Amino acid sequence: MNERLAAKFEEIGQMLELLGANKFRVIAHEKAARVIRDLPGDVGELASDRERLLALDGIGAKQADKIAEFVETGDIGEHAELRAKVPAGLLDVLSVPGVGPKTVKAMWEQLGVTDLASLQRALDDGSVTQLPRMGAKSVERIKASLKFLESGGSRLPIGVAMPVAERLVAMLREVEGVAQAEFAGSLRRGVETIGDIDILACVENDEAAARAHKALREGVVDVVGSGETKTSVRVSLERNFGRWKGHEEATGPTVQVDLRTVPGESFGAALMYFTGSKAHNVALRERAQKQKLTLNEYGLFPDDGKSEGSPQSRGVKPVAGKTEGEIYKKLGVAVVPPELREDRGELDADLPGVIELEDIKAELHAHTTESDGEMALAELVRRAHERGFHTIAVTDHSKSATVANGLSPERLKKQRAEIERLHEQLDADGVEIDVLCGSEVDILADGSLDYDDDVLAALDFIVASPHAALSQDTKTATKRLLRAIEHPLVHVIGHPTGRLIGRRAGLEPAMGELFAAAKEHDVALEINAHWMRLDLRDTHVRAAGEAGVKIAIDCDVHAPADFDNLRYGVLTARRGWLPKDLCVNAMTRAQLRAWVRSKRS
DNA sequence: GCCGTTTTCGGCCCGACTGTTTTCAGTCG
Repeated sequence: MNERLAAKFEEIGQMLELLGANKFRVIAHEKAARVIRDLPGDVGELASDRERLLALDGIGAKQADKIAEFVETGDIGEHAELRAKVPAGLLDVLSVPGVGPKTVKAMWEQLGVTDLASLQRALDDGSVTQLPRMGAKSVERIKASLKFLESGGSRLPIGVAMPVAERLVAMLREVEGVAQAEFAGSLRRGVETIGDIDILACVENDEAAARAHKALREGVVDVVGSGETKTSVRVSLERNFGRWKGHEEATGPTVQVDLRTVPGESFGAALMYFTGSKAHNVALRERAQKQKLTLNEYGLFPDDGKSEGSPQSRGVKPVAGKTEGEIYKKLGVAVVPPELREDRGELDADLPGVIELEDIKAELHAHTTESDGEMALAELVRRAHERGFHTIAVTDHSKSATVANGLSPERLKKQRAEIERLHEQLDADGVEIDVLCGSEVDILADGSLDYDDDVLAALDFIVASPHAALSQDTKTATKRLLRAIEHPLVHVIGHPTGRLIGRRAGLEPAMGELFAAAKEHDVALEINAHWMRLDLRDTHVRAAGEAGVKIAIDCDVHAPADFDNLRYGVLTARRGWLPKDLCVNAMTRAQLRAWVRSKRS
């Protein structure tokens, strides 16, 4: 519901813009869309309470009316009225990179462009050049953008982009005269998908900058543009895990990488600026303004009473800029970790100490060769121990998961015996790790579990997950998951919605009801750390945390490298403001044992 | 259309780049 309503608001804003409405009215709708999209719970649960709607930053009387109207009727009258005036395909045209509202409006009014197809025709027959300021280069740029969109110019999962960025950052740090290099943008904020990779390098002088830009240009698929302070290239994703060298033609998917070089005195300001989010930056700048300061990507500047050009061009000395920390400090707010910079109240909140990667001491969702994992039991346990974990839960699939070689109750018994033998061996070797004999039990379509209670009761640990029937309606899905949460033997609900990022929406249960039930029954909800899942998502985690629900961050380990996905789970947890004390994987061994056994008394 | 440590009216972040201009509009982040 949140997503659908947010899209409505976004479209209202875009249509208003194409009709030439006041730009601040447009911005107000964009902001409302973002606020609704970021809403922790379902907007439907909120809509009846007008006071709470109005309390949201950016929602006034008119927007509150529209929200209530949408929740009640499933549509917004204003949206329908605008839709009658603005062709639907124009919004697709607006999404073409490099084509903004002014251009779309002119194309529509003067050339009759109403969708991508008619845009393509206007480009091909040259009629677009009739428009003012539309020359040959602009036409080529738009054509290239259209091609990019056709080739699936969609956002990359964070797990695909991150290794590329880290490889390039490491390479840049080796360049002589480069004091620091960091990736910024949505990647640094830990967003689940990213559009391009922004890298910032702090250089000692112009020569060092030139070396850095040259280093990035060498051995990449395509150089989009290169100047003294900015270079844009496209990097092949397929050589992602191989050697970073060579000029051979790559035909596969690529990602755009932008490198900017900045001097040390403004590195912090630039890093902050390029990390965003844009909304966070705007909020910070408004705050600076109230304190008679100007914040830009060069630093934080005092007001000198002039307004000609930028402060740095007037020779004004910045009061901060070298580091992000000193800028936040001068503005009188707590240093905000990158993952929280979304203008979701982080500047006014008493920020909690959010969880960190090092806090995780247990993996509670792992598969072996008994079902669909790649590692035998002993190897799984050894690798968990090498990671410094005090506990590993062995949770192979249950019997209905036939494609994943789910275990029958008989095989489960055998596995239990094997784990007991392993425990004896570990004791003898002096290896301290708790190996929990568990299962990832299917939550069947009606909410019942895939093993009988006597089978479940014989296990130490139960992760219950939905795997099939992932298109159920909200009511059915809510009932299904509530039934699993209420089951007295269940510890964790694994990947609660079953979504796959960019591929499958998954279930859309009433999250507020799930959180209340999870809290009541002391069941943890999982953040599945695989970058294709990240389920729960960040906004869910925020609401769950506020409701006091326990959260598990699990890698759903199938292969050795899956342990490395933990970082994405932790990034998502941090985006959800998760404090360490709500995360079951961050418990001490004794705390975890106590919680695990509490379900078996 | 929203909002208030000057304000219930009059503001609403800041700068760079690009291509097209002959001083700047449009787009982006």
